[in-house]
Amino acid sequence: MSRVQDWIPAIDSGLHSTSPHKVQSTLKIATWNVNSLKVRLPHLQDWLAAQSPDVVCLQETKTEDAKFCLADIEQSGFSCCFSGQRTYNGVAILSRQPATEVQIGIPGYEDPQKRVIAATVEGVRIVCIYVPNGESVTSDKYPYKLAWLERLTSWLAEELRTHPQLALLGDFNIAPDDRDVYDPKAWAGQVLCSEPERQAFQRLLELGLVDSFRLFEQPERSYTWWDYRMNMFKRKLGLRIDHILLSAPLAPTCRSCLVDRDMRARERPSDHAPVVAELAL
DNA sequence: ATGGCGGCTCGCAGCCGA
Repeated sequence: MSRVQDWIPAIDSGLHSTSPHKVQSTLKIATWNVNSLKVRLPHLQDWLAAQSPDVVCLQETKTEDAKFCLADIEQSGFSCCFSGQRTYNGVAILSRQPATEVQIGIPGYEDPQKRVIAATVEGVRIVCIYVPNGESVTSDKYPYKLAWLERLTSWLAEELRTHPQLALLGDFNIAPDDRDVYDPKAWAGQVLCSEPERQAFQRLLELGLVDSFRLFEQPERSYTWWDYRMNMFKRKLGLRIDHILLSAPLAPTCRSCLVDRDMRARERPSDHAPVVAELAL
């Protein structure tokens, strides 16, 4: 066998690089509302091993910081920063490489509900959010949701100036478009789909953020949440409310964005599925 | 019109999520 014939296929297949230029690196980022980290830890561990992401944003950990299962996460090969409380809310960022510049909450916004954590990983500003649900458009929680989204948007405008490479991941509790809803007529004007909420989502896009999921052709009826009741998952009736938004400099690096429905099909699942995007930095 | 499932709490029923 000649050396030349061995050599050429190796270059063509891209398996080896002798280029003096910097090799492109892939950053696989994800978001997942786990609906209790304690209950979903086995699912998470399996998923981390199977998917091998670089950064994972978690919501609804429902765990106070003193009881956070840090050792288990580290055993899976991740470092971690988190901000939680018992029973409700709670967010975390898992990363292969250690995170720096960790920010808990929206600066200057006193909120006992733990819904925001941000950190820098491999030069990318990662912002993990759990947007208030709102309950219904007539609930007191609805104006809280809209005010919260305004505060988030103002803060992100600043954050983008200091961190142009920014990814906003999380449970937005907003279905941005009728495509993102299994029954748009029934949901019209309802919480998660109401016009003020969709306008709030639009204002995030107006910061220059891009909905990475819609950069690609996607199957019809792509959702990220399905109600536990009435066999909604099996009937493929859900909403797309978990999102990965990318800043203008980051969006062109996005190679894929997918919903991983497998986790929702497992025994004792979270009602949300993970969303995963790959960036070629 | 209501609840339907699942997780939580010093639980044995009620709150909350979406």
